[in-house]
Parts: sequence; structure tokens; C-alpha cells
Amino acid sequence: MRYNFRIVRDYHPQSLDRKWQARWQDTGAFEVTEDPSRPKFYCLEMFAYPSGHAHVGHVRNYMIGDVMARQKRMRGFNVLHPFGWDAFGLPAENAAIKQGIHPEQSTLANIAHMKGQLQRLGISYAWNREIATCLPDYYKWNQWLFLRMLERDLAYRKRSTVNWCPSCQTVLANEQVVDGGCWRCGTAVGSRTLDQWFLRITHYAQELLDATDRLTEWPEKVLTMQRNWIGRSEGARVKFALLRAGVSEAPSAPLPADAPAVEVFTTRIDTIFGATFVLLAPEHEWIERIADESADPAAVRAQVQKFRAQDRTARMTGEVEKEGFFTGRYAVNPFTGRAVPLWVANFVLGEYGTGAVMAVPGHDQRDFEFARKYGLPITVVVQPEGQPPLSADAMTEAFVEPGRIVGSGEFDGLWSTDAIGRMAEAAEARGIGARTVQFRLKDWGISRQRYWGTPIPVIYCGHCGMVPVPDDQLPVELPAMVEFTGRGDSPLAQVEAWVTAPCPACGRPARRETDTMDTFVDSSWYFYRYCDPRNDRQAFDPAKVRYWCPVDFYSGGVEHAILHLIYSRFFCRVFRDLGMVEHDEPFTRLLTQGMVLKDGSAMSKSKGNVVDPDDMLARYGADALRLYVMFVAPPENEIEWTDAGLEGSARFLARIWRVADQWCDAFAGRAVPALAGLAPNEAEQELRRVTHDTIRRVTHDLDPRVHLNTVVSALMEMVNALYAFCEAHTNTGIPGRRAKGEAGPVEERPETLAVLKEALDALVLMLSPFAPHTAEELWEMLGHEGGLAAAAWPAYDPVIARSSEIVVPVQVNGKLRGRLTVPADVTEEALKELALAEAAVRVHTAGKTVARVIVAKGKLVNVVVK
RNA sequence: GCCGGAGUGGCGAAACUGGCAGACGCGCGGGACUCAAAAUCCCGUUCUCCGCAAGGGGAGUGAGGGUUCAAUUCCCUCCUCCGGCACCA
Repeated sequence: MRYNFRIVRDYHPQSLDRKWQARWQDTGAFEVTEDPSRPKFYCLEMFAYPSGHAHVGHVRNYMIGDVMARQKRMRGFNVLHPFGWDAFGLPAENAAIKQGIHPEQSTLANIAHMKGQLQRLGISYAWNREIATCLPDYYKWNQWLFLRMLERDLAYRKRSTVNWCPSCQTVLANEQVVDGGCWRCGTAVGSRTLDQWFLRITHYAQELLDATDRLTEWPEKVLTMQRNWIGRSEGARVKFALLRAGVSEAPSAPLPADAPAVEVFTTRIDTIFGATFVLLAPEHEWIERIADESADPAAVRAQVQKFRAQDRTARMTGEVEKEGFFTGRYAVNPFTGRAVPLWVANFVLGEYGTGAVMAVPGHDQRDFEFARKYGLPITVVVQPEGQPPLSADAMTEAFVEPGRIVGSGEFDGLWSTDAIGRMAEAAEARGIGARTVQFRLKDWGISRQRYWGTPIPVIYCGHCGMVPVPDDQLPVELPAMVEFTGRGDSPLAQVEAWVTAPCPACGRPARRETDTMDTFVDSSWYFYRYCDPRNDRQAFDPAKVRYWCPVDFYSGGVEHAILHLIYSRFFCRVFRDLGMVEHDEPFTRLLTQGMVLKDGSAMSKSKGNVVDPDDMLARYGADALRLYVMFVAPPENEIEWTDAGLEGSARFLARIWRVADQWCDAFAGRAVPALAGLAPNEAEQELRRVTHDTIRRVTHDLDPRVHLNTVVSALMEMVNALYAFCEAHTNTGIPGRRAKGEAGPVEERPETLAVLKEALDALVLMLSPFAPHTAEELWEMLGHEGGLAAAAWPAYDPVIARSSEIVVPVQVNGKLRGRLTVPADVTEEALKELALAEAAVRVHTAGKTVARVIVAKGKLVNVVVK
């Protein structure tokens, strides 16, 4: 077989990008519909906030997802790979205040630009399913779902103290407060008291916690964060009956169970005999009443006010000195029957538990410090075992470990952990307490005093009260014209024509709710909408969601480990309980991709360290960028951006190009001899082995392992093997190494061409998820029609992938002393004999006794000598 | 403080089920090609010791211990870094 040399085609990745992106778009290559005959694969990357420009940190995530989507398509899966925009949010509105550009205008322009960037990267999205949450056809269903939650008491309105960001001029959920600052702008968070809408995520707290055990394909890190966030703790609520003002002695007869009482939450009811005072949070609901009934109401109020005014975050993180004051009132410890003073303390949290605690200074460090500071009594009710007994006067710190119960009447002698159960039972029997479970997780406050969000669909009527907007009047659309002043009240409240609306119940003039929803509402269910993005009768068709969901592979930044991912798990359960979805968890497998750093820190406009993918595309093409980002480290790792690494990937692509180009004319337009019936020589067989073994490695590393960096390594090794083969075993030689004078017909064995064709075909197919443009072009050059869309993932033959000869290391006492080259099917016995006969081994066994010979089949021989 | 995750060459990393530590790439060094350079191709590159050399010895995966014929991998103690929670009663 002969072929003629010609000049190597130049590799122009940029023109390949354009050519194949246009073709994919024209043919709708990545659009899909439900097809029950094929297994589905829902591959999703967290959608994007349209900030204007995507940097390589953002697009890394999309590239990871794209590799998985493309690879799954080739393996016969019906792949849903959609994209969309988390398009509501503060920056657009802040820009409007500053620059006077309407948020809708800037958002839509940003979306257009970023969409272009993603398309230039060749990400294989089903663009006809694109959604933007700021459009009424999306947020209508936020409103619809809100009304369903309202009906089920999963949405409710409550006056409450909330986190307030003075810079963003809005409320923040607890999850949005990071280290005491606003999650978006970092400004120190203050507090305000407002009527707020809440979603009752706590209804699912236990289920959300329990189900983390079944999320076996989520990173442990994320599950830990969610468990911490939910923060379950088991304990008991106990009532301390309140004595009337002026009474400081407990009555001799027990008080009735329904007497006015301060209820406390404790995890250490075993120490209750040591509870010598009770502490109330400054926010406690009874503070007002106690002040009124006190001798000097004004003084009490002033003290409370002082505590409430203390910096909210400092109070929550313990940076404020522990302070308190005596209210003048007493309560009764229900176990000792003694009166204990009632204090207010700044370190007691109003929003956790009951807002009141029993103070056990002997066994709680905070209470101990408080007692010493204010001269309150300390009683020891738990003694350590195997140590000298504690005395209250001599203690320098609280004893918080479990121990033997003392001074607690009938419970004396019990071990603390056993006493907890027994005392809780006793409290229950007397009707003065109950075992409870307390969660740190709080209901999700969704009210935002901003314009650029989903209007909350309720109307307040002077006669009917709060009235939900009927479904057939949805969506409640945002008014088009608004003046953006940045003032603290809701911008919608200023649009009188919009606010005034007839009451849906009685028809009289009423006023709309002027708060909008937290944008995390939008992102909590968008993955369902992708399944049926244009449905104007329902949020989605349950049958379509049943086919596509749950999401099989979800990737995004770890910064969403709590916020977005716990809200989505919550919404999934709401939809489930509405009968619209059948699964319990929305995301089967989660991958948290690491950030891309530049000069040691995350890319951001303000730091001026942003790497724009378009710059990289202009220099190296999309494939080199994609390949580099996949190769440099595992997807979960943070990576430091370097241009040098990118050049290495560009070189690798050119190296593939050259070897494929060198042989493609030999294959094109003629029948490459089939391998069957040919007799490849040793070198050719070895190349086949490399080909099949590489397919095996790559297939496994892609899925299920998602070790994308080692996939690229394996491809590089295969290319190195191809070059070595060309150099040593073909007449043509190394690609790009031909001297001009040598140009001319060169003969190759048919076997050589056949194994090369097999190798190059497989190489291009395996490359295609990473470098799809180059791969498409090479696939065409290799003589295939129909594009990669028509191609299947290469299969490997395990027999060919296995070498007929293997190299087995031989150790003596665990130290490597030699290597044996033996047939792959060598017996253990033969291997043992060969090992003992090996010269390098005998040097180390001479004069010693061979105690054992361990043969790990096909892997290693270890000779143990004494 | 509690709960997770991680620590391997000059750098990014690999080692899948306990079996040759450092694959692959970057960088660096050398060579080939070239009038020359770039590009390309080939070789070398954990540290250290012995040797002119071929070659050989020793150490080595944060530290120390343990289990094992054999440990980056399993167990214990500790150190450091990263992340989460944290006056949560």
C-alpha cells in the first residue's frame, strides 16, 4: 500500500471553532426530547448570574459538565444538558440606581454577551431550553408555588427582627450573613424589625438531615456543612414557674403545671438540680410584662434596650462581654422546689430554643463566669469519677464532662448520660417538661425590599385582610417604569398605580404586597423547569420531570453547599408533597468544582485579576483552553491559572493533529485493511495493546470516577506511544520529521496502517469530549461521515488490552531487587522459582534462610529471608 | 471548642482493592534538525552517597508510633493548612 506525502496541513483552531460551532447550531446537535427507549442522563451545571462577563473561573464548571455530557452522549445516553440564567438580583438593580439603566435592559444585554462566550467555548447546551428567571413566564411559577405553600401553611408572615444590609438596603437570610457581613458586599449586617414572609423549611428539618446519609454521591464536605447548618440537638423543655412580683420564696406546695412559667431548653437536664438562676434573652417575649410589673419599669427597659442595641453579630459570636441584670423576679426550679432569681443576659439568644435558659454554673462555663461575676450561688451536682470531689468554692472552671450525679435526691448515683433520660421522664410525668429536639435551622425569610425580583402574589385588603392573588391572575408582573432611588423601602411601594389593586375577594381597592422574593427561590427549582421550559399551563409537566429527573450529575461551586443546595432539597420535597415529583432528592451526584485563582486569589473585577476566556480563545482556540483546565488538576481542586500550562495543552493538540494528519491521506477514500485476517507483528500488536488499554483506562476514569485530569494524561501517553511507534516501526517516520528530499511514495505494511487507523480513530473519539472542535475535524479527516454525533464511544477488548508479557517486580524483605519479564499467564509456582533464581535476588538471599515467598499474582513477588 | 477535608519532587499532580512512589504535564538541562533562530523531534530530570563509566548502595509521601511479608493507602498520637459550625444552653 502506498501513499504520497503532502505538506502538513496547518492547525488553525480558531477557524475550526467557528466551523463546528456553526454546524452544531445548524443541526441542533444537542437538542433532545424524552425517549423512553434510551437511558437518560441529566447533566447540569449551576446556572449563571448574568454579571456581564464570564471569566475562566466560571467556565471551568461548564467545561467539566460538558465533558460528562458529551461522553455520555457517545455512550448511548439521551443527555439533557441545559443552561439558563439566574437573572434576578441586586447588582442589576444597584447598577440601575447608579447609572440609570433599567435592570431588565442590562440583564438581557449581559445574558446575550455571556451566552456568546459560552457558545464560543463549544459547550454542548440544549439552547432551546434556555431560561431566564427574570422573565414572567418563569417567575409566574415562583408565584404559583408560593400560593401552594401558603395554602399548606408552608409560607407565612411574621413580624420579626431580621438581618439588614445597610449597603444593599435589604434583608438577608441567616445563610446570607457570612462572618457578620453581607454575603454579597461584605458590609457589616445590622438588624431591623419588619413584617416578613417565611417559608417553613423547618417542617422538613429532620428529613433533610436524615436524608444526608443517603446522598452517597455527594462530597462529605458538603454533607457535613449541611448537617452543621441544620444543627439538631436533643434535649428537653422544662417550665420554671414564675413567682409574682415581690415574692422571693417558693410556696411549700408545688405550683400547678399550668401556672405562668418561663420555659427553658436544655441538653443537660441531668444538671437541673444545680440550676441556681434563670436567664432570659433581651428579646424574650415576657420582658415587657416583667418590666411593667417591676418597681422601676424605666430602669428595666433601659437595660434591655442597651443589650438589644449591642452589635448583633458581636453578640452572636461571643465578642461582647457577658453582662446581665437581675429583673427582681424569681422562678421555681421544679426539681429542687427552690426559688431562683430571674436575670436577663446579653449572651442568651432570643431566636434559639425558648429564648430562656436555666443556668447551671457548676457545669456550664458561661454560667460559671456569670455566677462568679455577679456573686450568684454555685452548686455541684455532677462529680467526676476517679478524681477528688469538686467543691463549689474551690472551682476555677465549670465541670462540663459527664459524671456521677450528686445532690439530686432520688437521682443520686446515676451516671449523667443515664440521668438525662430519667429526669426527662420525671419532668414529663409531672407535666412540667418534655423531651424535644431543637434545630439550629430556622425558617427561610424570603421578603426582600427590592424591585428586581419576583413580586410576592398577595394583596392586603382593608376588609378581607391578606388575600392571595388567584392563580388565574398570575403572573403578578413587575411594573415597567420605576424610579430607582436606592431608598430603603421597597421600590415597588413607590409605584402607586401598581400597588393599588382590587381585592380579589371583595373587589374593593386594596394594596399589593410590595416585597419581592429572595432570588434563591428562583434557583431552588429551575432544574425542573428545564425539563419543560415553555409550558404555560404548569410549572412543568410531571411526566417530563419523571423521565429526566433527578439530576444525575450536578456541578458547581462549593459556596452553594448550604444556601442553594439545601433550599433545592426543600423545594424538591414540597413538589413531592404536591404530587408533582416522585423522587426525594433532586441531585444524585454532586461535584463541587474548585475555584480558578490568579495570583493566589479568586478572580474578580475589583481585583483586576480576571482571565477572560475570549482572550484565550483568540490565542489558542477553545479546545486548548478546555483541555488545559481539565488536565491541570482534578475538578474539585483549586487551580492557579498559568499561561504556560495552557501552551502545553495547545502543543499537545498540535501533536495529535500532526500524527493524524500524517496518516489521514493513507486512510481517506480507500478501504483500510481490516484487522481481521491480518497478522500484526510484535510492535503492531503492542500498539493495539496500548490503544485498547487506553480506552479501558479512559472509559473508567471518565465515568464513574470523573478523574478528568488522568484521562488527559492517558491520552498523552497514548500519543507518546504513537510517536514512538511511527519512529521505530514505520517507514514514514515521525510526524513532521520528513526531510524535503525524502518526499515521495513510501510503502507501509497493511497491518501497520490498520493498527494506526484503529489507534487514531479511538484517540480522536476519546479526545472529543475535551476538544470537540479539533476532534470533529480530525474525525472528518480520518474519513468518517456524519460527524461525531453519529459516532459511538470506542469499545475495548480486554484480551488485547492485556499484555502477553508482564514485568513483575521482585522484592527481598520488601526491598526492590529485580524485575522478571514473564508470560502474563505465568503460574505462581513458576514465578516463585524464577524469583529465587534471579541473580539480583540471590545476592540478597545468600547465606540466609528463605522463610516465605509471597506471590501477589501478576503484581509482585516478595522473598522473606532471615 | 466541635465536625469535615487535605499535607507526595522546583511547580500542577499520579498511584483505582494494602503490592515497583513520583505516571502525565510545566519548568529546567542536554542533543538532533537549521547558516541561524523559532517551531519540531529525541534523551535526562525525587534527594543523597560510591564509581571515570556501565552500574550499585541508602533515604524518602507533614512528625512519631503500630498492624503487615509489604503502608501515600489501614489503626493510634501529634503538627500544619483549608472549609463549615460556634456564647446554640
